[in-house]
Amino acid sequence: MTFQALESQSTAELLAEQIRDAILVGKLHPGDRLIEQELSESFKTSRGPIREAIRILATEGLVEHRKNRGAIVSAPNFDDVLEVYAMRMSMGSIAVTHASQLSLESELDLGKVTKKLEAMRTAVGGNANRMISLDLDFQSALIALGALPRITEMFEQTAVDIGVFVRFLGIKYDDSDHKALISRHEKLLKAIKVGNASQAIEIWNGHIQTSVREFMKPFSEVEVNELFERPLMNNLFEMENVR
Amino acid sequence: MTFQALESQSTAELLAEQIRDAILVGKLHPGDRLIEQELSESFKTSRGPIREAIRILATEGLVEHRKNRGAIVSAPNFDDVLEVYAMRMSMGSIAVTHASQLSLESELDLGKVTKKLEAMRTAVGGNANRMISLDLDFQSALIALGALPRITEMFEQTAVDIGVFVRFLGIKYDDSDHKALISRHEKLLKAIKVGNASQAIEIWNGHIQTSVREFMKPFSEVEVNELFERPLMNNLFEMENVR
DNA sequence: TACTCCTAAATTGTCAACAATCTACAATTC
DNA sequence: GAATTGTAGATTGTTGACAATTTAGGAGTA
Repeated sequence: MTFQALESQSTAELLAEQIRDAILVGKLHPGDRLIEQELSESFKTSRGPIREAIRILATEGLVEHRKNRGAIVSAPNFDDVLEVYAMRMSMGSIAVTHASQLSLESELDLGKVTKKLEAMRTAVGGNANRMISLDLDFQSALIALGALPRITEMFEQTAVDIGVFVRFLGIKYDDSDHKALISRHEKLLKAIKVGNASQAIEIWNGHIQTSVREFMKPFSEVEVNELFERPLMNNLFEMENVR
Repeated sequence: MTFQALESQSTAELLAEQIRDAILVGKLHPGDRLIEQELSESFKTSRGPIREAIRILATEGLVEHRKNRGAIVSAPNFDDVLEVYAMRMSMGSIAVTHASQLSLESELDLGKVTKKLEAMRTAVGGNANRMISLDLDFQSALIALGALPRITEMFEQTAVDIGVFVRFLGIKYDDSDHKALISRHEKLLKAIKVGNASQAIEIWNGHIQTSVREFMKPFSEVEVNELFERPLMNNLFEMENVR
């Protein structure tokens, strides 16, 4: 019998998690200052671990750190959204391709992915934000199948970004079709399993495009038209013809 | 008249730079331990800034940090090389496309890029490793034209990775054709300036492929064949047909 | 009023001491 | 001898105090 080594998190990571949640839940707003002394008092720890936690959040882009002037919660904008989706589309293509090719040689570890998908199934009809979060979890697990550490890491990273967008840009994904979403995911997983890379890419890109469309729903026609003016937006939707 | 605020680096950043150089220059080898006490003594500072520096290097992937057990210099492998080049090809395509499209609307800030290219011209015929370094500088500046902060950041990141590969995987780029390299860069810049995105992408992808071929030169035929077995390698060279 | 200079308060940066944890190796057991 | 346990030393994690820097606001000046 072997046990999983249960790598407890460091204090700094724990703190970073709490502060991250505070930002994503809206307790902390863009522009708010993170004052080490204050935080160390409310978390009942010294400033050292707090400093480290702030550095972690800074590398995640969640806060901005200015030398001798402390950190503030940073504010996302639309360009960030488009950049993040462009990256996810493109990096995701690489990852699902690689996963497809790996699947032909060896059995992939699909356990985590199917578990995430199952979680999505049971959440159909429930809270919309929860579904976004589960969807991001699924995508991270899926991309991890590609066994490309940097790209996998980038997905964790941009998932946090999307959390920020959802929070601060009023994204809802409210009336999206959860069942269609899940059946797309099922198809994608199957394509990877049988090693059909080009189909996997097609479904993946389609998923990103649907996500972008969903994210635009809460905005007025004027705002959406403005968004479509941006070069990156064209690229996101032209790419469906690629490969 | 306004001046650029010259954000002096923090002690930790300065230390990170020194340690990073020590790794890239070969004073520190993969597997070597970074002991806070030792480092703080040789740099004549306290352990606080050293700790921060190590965290910085850890997020760069240059060292691996294990809780309560300190950091060790991490070792790169061939899969890392292929992943990094795949990312640079793909993200670079997005960036040069975006730069091309921007160039149609506004004047791009080409100053930095042309300066880097000039530096490469004067270095023709000189030290090969210096040319690699200048080339990476040029590429970073070029990608920065895309004005996509996350992708730009990723390029800085992977440039460090390539430095590690050069150091520890014996890459030389010795007999590469520096003049051809530069003329390719000139064509790429011009394509961006006139807004010819598809040509820019083509040249960019070709450049990455040439880089990968160069990087394989020092290796035996057996090793190269083995490399070509890997899925990612196929993707890197299939991609030239994309778009 | 608009501008500069100055000072105090707030805040981050640095440090050295102490606590917690891990590692290596000797002692012990079977 | 091999496996286990125990212990000392090395190393990281945490803390509170002090130093350096920035910020905000008031006094003085034109």
